[in-house]
Amino acid sequence: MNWTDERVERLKKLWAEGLSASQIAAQLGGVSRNAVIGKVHRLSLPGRAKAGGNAAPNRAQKRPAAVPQRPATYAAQPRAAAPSRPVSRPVGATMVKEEVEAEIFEAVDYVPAKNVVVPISRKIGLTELTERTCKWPMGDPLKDDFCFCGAEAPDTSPYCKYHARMAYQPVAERRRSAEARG
DNA sequence: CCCTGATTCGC
DNA sequence: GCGAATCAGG
Repeated sequence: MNWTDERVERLKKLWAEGLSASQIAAQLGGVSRNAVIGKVHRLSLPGRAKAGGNAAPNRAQKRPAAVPQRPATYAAQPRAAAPSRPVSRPVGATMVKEEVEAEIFEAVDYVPAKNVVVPISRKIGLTELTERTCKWPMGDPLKDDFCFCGAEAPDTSPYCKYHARMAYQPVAERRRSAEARG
C-alpha cells in the first residue's frame, strides 16, 4: 500500500481532526499506526501537544443500546432489529467524534466498545467481500440497502475490530457470568 | 495491559 | 521515503 496523493490528503484531514494514529491507520487500511506516525513526521505535520494520553477524543457517548446477537450467517438471516437509518444523536458529542462515527451510526445503533477503533464502513456488496473485509451485515436483508460493513478486517476474524467486539462480546459476557456462578 | 505519539535506523 | 521496533508516557 503506497502513499497516494489521495491517501495523504485523507491522512492530513484526519490528523488535523485529531484522530489518533491508530484510528487513522484503521480508516486508511493497509497501514500500521507506526506507518501513519512516520508519515505524519515526514510531512512535518504538527504533532500532538502532549505525547501519550488521549490527545484524540475517543470517548463514546453514553446511549441506551440493545446488545446485538451474533449473526448466524452473513445474509438473509433475520436479525434483532438493527436500525438502518440514521438516528438522532444526543447533544454534547464533539465535532470530531461526530464525523468519525457518523457513518457507522448510520447503519449500526450501537455504542462503540471502549478501546476499539471504529472503522468507517465501506458498505460493500456480497460480491465485493474478501478474506480481509468485514462481513458484518448492514441494512435490511430484504431491501436494497443491504450490504456489508466492508472495513478492514484482520485475517483472524470475519469482522473488523469494531464488529468483532459486537459479535463476540455477548458470548464472552455469558461465559464470564457462567464462570462467576461456578 | 490497554492506549498514545516520538524516535531510530535498516531497508 | 518507508515503517517495524523501540521508547516514553497516561
